[in-house]
Amino acid sequence: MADNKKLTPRDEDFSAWYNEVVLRAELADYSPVRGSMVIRPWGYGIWENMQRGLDGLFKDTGHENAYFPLLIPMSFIEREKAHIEGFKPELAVVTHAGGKELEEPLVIRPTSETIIMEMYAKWIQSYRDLPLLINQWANVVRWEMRTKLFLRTSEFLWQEGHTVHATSEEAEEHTRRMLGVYRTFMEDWMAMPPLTGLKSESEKFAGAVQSYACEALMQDNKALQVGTSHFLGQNFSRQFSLTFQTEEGKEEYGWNTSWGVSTRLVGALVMTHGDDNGVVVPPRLAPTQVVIVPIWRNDDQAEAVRSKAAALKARLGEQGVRVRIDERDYLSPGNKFYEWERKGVPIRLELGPKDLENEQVVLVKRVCGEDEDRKEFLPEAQALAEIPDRLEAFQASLLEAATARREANSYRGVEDIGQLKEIMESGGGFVYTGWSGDPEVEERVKEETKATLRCIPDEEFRSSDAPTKCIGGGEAKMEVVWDRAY
RNA sequence: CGGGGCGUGGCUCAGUUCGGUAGAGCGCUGCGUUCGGGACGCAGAGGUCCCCGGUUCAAAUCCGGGCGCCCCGACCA
Repeated sequence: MADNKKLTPRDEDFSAWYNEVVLRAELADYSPVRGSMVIRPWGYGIWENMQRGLDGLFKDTGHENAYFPLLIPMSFIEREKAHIEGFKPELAVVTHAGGKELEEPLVIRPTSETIIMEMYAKWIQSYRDLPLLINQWANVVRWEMRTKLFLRTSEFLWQEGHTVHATSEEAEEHTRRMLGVYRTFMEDWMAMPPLTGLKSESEKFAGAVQSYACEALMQDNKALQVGTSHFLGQNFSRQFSLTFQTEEGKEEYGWNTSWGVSTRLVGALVMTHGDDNGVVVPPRLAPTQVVIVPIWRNDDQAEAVRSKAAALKARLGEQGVRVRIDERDYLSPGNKFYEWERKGVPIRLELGPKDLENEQVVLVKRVCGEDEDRKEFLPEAQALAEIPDRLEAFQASLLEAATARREANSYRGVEDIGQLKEIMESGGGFVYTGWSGDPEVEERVKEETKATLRCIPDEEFRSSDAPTKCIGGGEAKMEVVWDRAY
């Protein structure tokens, strides 16, 4: 569909830009039900590629996929106390079915710990059954008060991994391992470098002993939690009598982890790489990596250009490149250029009569460095040979740019709340400070600056000089990172 | 749930102050000419003016009530 208006520039209204770009790049659309959305083919194609990448990493770390039911007995959710406290306000509940009121209401899963533990308890008897490493791809429902496409909708798609281990140490190690898997995926596939670390007590998952998170810095300098990995201890095992017999013949509760990422990642991708012309999709996730736009003046040329385009597509396909030819004859080439740029296809090949004559193609990159030309005239053979490498380079440059942006908007050595507040009010970013560990300080900072404690960063992110002063006064016990968040 | 904005062809909106034949641009359909950065001509289709009630000879417009959406704040992958 032709769509010839410019997007609202990011620096004018980031939120408006985001909404427009999601709708007009045809990633998603609003559904008739408030707070839920339709994921359109271009957006779903990106999600499918994310699934492919993540699923491979899960399999590589020993997991299998399974599927657990959408409906969960209310009593299950209520069993773990902190868990129900955390989720009660956002539950959607089925009370009627088959024309009758149900004896026990059924919750539409907000997450599946409870139903999964119920089943695991049946399946696990011995330490020989452990570890149990299962993932599921599913939809979940959390009734949200305020929603935003991809970032927070009442229903969303995600994966949730649920594991059981024989020891606390092993489960903790697994929690950390999966956090690392997420980080790898985000960097290698999404070209999005997250900050990783431990959540504070107030920010952790309802029912967890410890939560770890990936926090990504969006272009408006707000933080977005893009993935979580939880060490659940024995909290759920106790409530669901998930026990196993140890090597020594003793009965013990299983040690659990759970971890998830969701279609929120698509929103994160948009806000990480998008520009005023639209979305920018990293090649590894792009449903179409190269779009060929044929150009002609008459039927003879059309025929020649078409067959050349098909040949190029076949040759690139052999090299594993995902190519699409835009053959629509009711749109001008210029119109197609704008559309595919808005959708974020990494490379465009323009192919017209002049190119056939010169055995060349016009290669246009979706984005490029300031010192390069976006548009290049390349001999056909060279283009064919180089495109896989060009895609790799494109992927790498996105990660590099995103990492540079994150670092440029990270502030270390901040010592007091006033300074933090100033940074928040002048645009925000990741702010590193010392913290005593006192929740009262965390609360005060939140009230005064609207920034929340994003995480206690992992070692590789910590400042070379560990802060000595707590942001709320007194001595620092650890370094933490603050930002306003989605 | 508070504050703000808005509901009129598919989209963006004008028209509402001061009641009187429902409009524009874009998009869409057909035909023709076009096609290297958002093409053009001609012809055409398309509307319970968010809903319900009231006032009136007459309501998109006035009055009452409701609903929905978007943006900003309290909760959240």
